[in-house]
Amino acid sequence: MILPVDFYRRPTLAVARDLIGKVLVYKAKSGTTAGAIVEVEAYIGEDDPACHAAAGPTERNAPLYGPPGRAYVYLNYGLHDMMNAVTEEEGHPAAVLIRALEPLDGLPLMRRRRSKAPWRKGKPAVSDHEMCRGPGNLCRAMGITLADNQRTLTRGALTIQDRGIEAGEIVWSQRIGIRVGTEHHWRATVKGHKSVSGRSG
DNA sequence: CGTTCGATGCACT
DNA sequence: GTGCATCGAACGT
Repeated sequence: MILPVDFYRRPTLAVARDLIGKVLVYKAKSGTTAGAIVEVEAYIGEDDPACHAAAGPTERNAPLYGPPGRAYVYLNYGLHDMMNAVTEEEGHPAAVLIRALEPLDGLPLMRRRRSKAPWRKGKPAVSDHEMCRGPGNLCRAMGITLADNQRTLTRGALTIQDRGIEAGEIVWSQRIGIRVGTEHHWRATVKGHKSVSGRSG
């Protein structure tokens, strides 16, 4: 079952928690890939210094101010695409960053895409649990790019679905990889999962 | 085990 | 011109 727009039109922390165990599905021309979400981070409002809306509306962060249930994809460090699911009411900038998946469908296609990264030339094949570990890696494995920015997640090629997967034990901790706003414990992970990013898993 | 650092593109000031 | 919501290798314990 594809998650409806009302799933996203709720407080962002509730959406973040409930996205754990849901399945991100991308139906590309080259094939379908899917993975269960095991790590997310919430970015909430202009008062959150780590949120892209912290300095007010701009051209780049416009999707954050738009309707819930859409993708906000942006390029970071000039190398990595990052995918968020927009939450809350229109006009309230907030989103959930998808940080890691447990790969379920289309692993050969994921592996092919990961191997195409220039810095992986001549490197061994990517293992299953490293495939979608980290926000940049999962976008590359799934084929998610800037072209998918603002795409509706409730229908079409890119959706998030409920397949009745048990979420596992959820742990809240500090968001990682940011220089401000680290005081908030807005990162939700599946405890002990091998695909969770960061040190020591 | 830990820390440091280069690659790389673009929005923002 | 500056600074990233990263990745992975290199090098030091």
